[in-house]
Amino acid sequence: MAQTTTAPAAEATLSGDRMKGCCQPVARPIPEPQAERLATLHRALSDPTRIQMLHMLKAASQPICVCDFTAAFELSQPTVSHHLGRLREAGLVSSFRRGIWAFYRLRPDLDPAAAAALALVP
Amino acid sequence: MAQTTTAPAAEATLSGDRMKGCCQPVARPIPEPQAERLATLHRALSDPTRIQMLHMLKAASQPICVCDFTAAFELSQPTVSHHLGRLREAGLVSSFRRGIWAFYRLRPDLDPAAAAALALVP
DNA sequence: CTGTTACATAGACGTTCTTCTATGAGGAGG
DNA sequence: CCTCCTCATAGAAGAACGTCTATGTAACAG
Repeated sequence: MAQTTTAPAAEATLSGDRMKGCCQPVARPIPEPQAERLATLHRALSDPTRIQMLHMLKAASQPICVCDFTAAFELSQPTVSHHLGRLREAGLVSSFRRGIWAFYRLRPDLDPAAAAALALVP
Repeated sequence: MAQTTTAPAAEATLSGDRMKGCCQPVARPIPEPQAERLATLHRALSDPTRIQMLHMLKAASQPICVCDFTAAFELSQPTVSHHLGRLREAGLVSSFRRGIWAFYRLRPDLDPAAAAALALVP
């Protein structure tokens, strides 16, 4: 609904053979939830800081303390917390607390799409 | 600059052994231009419409006319044009005109990062 | 209990994004 | 020349995002 110039659908309002050379059949779309999931995943990776965070997590053999993240970036502590929260919302990392500290690590049970996206981070 | 609670740097203002169990060494950061490039690439894939567009392009054996995109999505023609423009800015697609029509296709000379990102689209 | 340290949350502010309507540019047909 | 069609650009409105300061919460130390 609500197109301005709906491309000639089945009606073929177009008179001549103006359509020649255009309008090939296209692939069936990806199921919407899957497309949405992919978009969400990529949005989580659409910030340089979060890319660096994932890089750190991939290189680390142990969970990383938030204090290490705040030390690594010239950003305020709430901003760092915000980015880590986004990575968690996207299902890429998980966190736990030990004493005063909070640690983050890559989720061990990544779904295939998330794992593939993570593979793009150096 | 401008941190509220700068994590204990070299100064070690911290008195006791409160730091025990925290603060492990972290990986060297990704070069900033590379992190930026990755973020830009992922931002291009951070919208369901653009995911679908790339899916169509991957499935197609020929360049796809803009009219096919406008027919495939329930969006206004300028919005479709906008999304295609974003894919082009990200270096993922190229376009050319033939007669009245504009055609888009996946760039044949994708850089490795872009190719890897595209591989995530079904 | 009081103070300190680590982290998260809330709210504000400016920027970017997605979408729309309206208009412009350029080719095709009569 | 004039009209129609296709696509791109311009501008505006509303949502989302990244960043900050200020504040709240939980755990440890004395």
